[in-house]
Amino acid sequence: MARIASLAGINKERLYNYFGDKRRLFETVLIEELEKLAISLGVNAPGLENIGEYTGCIFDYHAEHPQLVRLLLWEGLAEGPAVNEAARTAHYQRTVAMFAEAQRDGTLNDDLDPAKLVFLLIGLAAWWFAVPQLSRMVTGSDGSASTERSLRRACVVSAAQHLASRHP
Amino acid sequence: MARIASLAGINKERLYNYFGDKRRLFETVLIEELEKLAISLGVNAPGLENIGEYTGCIFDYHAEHPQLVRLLLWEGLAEGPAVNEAARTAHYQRTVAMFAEAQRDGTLNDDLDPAKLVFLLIGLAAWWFAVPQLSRMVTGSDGSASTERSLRRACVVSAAQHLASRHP
DNA sequence: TTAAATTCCAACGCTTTGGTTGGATAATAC
DNA sequence: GTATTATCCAACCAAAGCGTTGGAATTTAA
Repeated sequence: MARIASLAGINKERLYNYFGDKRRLFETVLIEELEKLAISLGVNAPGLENIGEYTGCIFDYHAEHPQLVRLLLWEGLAEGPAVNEAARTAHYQRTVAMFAEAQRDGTLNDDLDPAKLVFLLIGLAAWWFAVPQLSRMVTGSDGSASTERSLRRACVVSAAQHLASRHP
Repeated sequence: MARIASLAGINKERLYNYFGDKRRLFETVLIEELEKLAISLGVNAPGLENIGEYTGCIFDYHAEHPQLVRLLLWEGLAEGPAVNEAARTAHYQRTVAMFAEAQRDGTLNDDLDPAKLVFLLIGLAAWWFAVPQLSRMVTGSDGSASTERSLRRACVVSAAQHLASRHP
């Protein structure tokens, strides 16, 4: 908390006045970051008929905001309950419903259960940032170079298409 | 450290005698767990001509030993250098070479760069255990029921085939 | 049986961390 | 002007964590 306050250019007492305690600060930030991701997708992502680029947009968001994945991993490693679980579950269920609809009308292939497809696509986009040390060991590059980053993005786009595009 | 010693049924001082300090304990355990995964794959996993089942075996290992993913995530979240990076890099490079060979001889499709394919398949198998809270919110199940677990496995197997199987 | 290890236990020192408090200082409102 | 509010600063507290130490007890070796 002292370090956060210092980086924020305020002092510790302010943090506690604004957010109450560490847990609530974490919750506030995580919820806000998740909302920003959703907004960014609403603005930038195409429809599900272009599932590759849709997933590429998730990748882009994580590339520019690597904090979010760190927050999610931390939440998963911690013992306690998840932050705001009911609302987040509802949000994901709406996404799953969208995917199910797209499978029904033939926009996406229906090889995979829609919920599991959503989960896998999120993973596809986020995995690079979840284990950067592993990505470095496997690919031999740390992913900061812009060429490597766009290669990784292309690979995510292509993989998403393999998983979900119609293949008649 | 006190909790670890207690769970191990010994006392703290033993831990320090055996492993030196916390960092070296972490390194020792991570290296050992990675070796166990490699051994398990050597015993159980089929060749790359059955890439789905190969990835399914990675999934199985993680399902039975969820500690390993937690160690990897922790390593990634921490600031310091990765554990034993040179040896691990060499190991992954050998795996990548195997995949490249399988792409060359037509066992696997060559749509994706082999290193990136290896990385994605690892993610495919590990992602379910990396963010259990997310998997719960998206799928509505916590994955402990054996039916849900085998559905997830089947989904990983199928996805791996989509990504890497030959599709003439 | 005696000597040398190994292990256990409890306490200790030191640092980090989450969180609070008391009062000085600045900004804002009336 | 004064009164109120917000901010800063520094110190403080209590708990937890890493690592050590000084024996006591137990096992092993000679």
